[in-house]
Amino acid sequence: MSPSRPMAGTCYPPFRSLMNSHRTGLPGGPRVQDLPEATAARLPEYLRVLQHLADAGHETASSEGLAAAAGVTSAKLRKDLSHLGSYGTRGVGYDIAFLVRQIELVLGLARLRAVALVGIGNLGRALAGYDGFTNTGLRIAALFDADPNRIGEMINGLPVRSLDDLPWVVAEEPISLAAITTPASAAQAVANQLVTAGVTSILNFAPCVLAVPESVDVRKVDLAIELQILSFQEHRRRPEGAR
Amino acid sequence: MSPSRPMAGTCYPPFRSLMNSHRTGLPGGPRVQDLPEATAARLPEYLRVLQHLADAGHETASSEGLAAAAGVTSAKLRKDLSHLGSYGTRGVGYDIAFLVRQIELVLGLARLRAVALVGIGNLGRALAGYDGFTNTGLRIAALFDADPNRIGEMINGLPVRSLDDLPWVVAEEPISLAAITTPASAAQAVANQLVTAGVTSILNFAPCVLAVPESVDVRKVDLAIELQILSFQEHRRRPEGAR
DNA sequence: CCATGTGAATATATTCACAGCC
DNA sequence: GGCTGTGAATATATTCACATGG
Repeated sequence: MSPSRPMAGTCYPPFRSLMNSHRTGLPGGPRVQDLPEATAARLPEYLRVLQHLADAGHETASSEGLAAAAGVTSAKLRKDLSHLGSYGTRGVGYDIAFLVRQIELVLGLARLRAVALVGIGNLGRALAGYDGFTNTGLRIAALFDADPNRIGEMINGLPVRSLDDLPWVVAEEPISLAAITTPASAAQAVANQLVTAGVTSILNFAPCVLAVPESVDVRKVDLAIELQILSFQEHRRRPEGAR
Repeated sequence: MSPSRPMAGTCYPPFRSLMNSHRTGLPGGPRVQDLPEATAARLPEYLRVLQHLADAGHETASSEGLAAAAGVTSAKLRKDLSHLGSYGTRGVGYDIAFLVRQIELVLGLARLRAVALVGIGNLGRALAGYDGFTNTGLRIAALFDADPNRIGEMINGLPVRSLDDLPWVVAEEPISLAAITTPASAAQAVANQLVTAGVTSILNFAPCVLAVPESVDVRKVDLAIELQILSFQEHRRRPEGAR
């Protein structure tokens, strides 16, 4: 929640500096560089679960309990967390507040990150007003649209801006992440503008493949494809299922 | 597009019956049961690319070309398609129309599948009016919401219905897939109602883990988590990136 | 020739099972 | 006694490189 330094939570002083430095040498934090992809993708869910537990007043949790709440097996959760360092206590479990801080650090969310949103249709509005961003370390910082009729409209206290404003807004905030929620036909042009403005990570909701420079990271979420994958799994389980 | 039987396209007679039956015995289609998960997850993207090419008048495509358009390597694409059967022609490429049909069959989309949508906020509206559903084999068939003020509202030609109507609508269409776009606080209750009504596959957009019976398949899409994963990748590439 | 299809090699991920430590 | 941390075993996925066949 409050963005501040690692600051060695509660009663875990810097003995990590020695325990964990066998691979890093850096006393500052966990090994972000060689964290398995699959593990990294699960950390946000763990983070959410941990924050819920913290809000509910819990101070510690077992791998069994966390795993159940996050919908994974306890072995998987333990291995995932072990990649961050040995932060649990055998016979007891994990210190919730401390783990939250560590995961935030690894995900790069220790300081609030500004996100731009391009394409203020229904999906853009959904993201702009999304209730699930609390405590995520993310903040929707600017809204953009190409349609002159939408420019100036206020959504959740933020004005919809022209794409012409993109360069200076991105530089000013500064913004490194953006989500594209335009129709597919506009997505590539928007991506080009984002890249030019200096955005280095893009979440693409438009149903198309984007071409970007090597240095830019694109992640895709395609609502229709998710349903099609679900359809496949349904079809596999119940081959007659089509009717 | 038109739903019909495998029917041995163009010039590919049933020699698949022998070539491919070493594991199946069924001459009807490709091996849906033991298709790798990762491959299945990519088929929808291939399908979209193939349909675009077909619309553009192409009849055949190489693995190289398809792969570039789908954003994967050609080796991966070839291995993926090989799991469906040997449908390419060496020295030439793949028959687009035939491949489209095969992928639709495998994904269970040969006949249009009806989808229910629960929670008609911004995200629900975005899905209801989504332009990316054309040619996906999916059809948003019913909208539900708990808010009495929304019930009766027409969206894209469909009325928003009370959740009380869920059982009979699900039975009548019939509907096996549903997407939950409610706030997290309502999601589990909605999931329970869906399961009771007979829905067997759920796409959950609410930021929470759902508990459902073994027989029900849940797939999760979490907008905040996707951005957090992106944040991690950004943080890994540019450790100073937080500012 | 040319592009598919595929075994073999490698890389990544998950699961198991238990040693180690509180 | 109980729960973490982790090597070893397994499973899954990707990449390589080339034999195969139109």
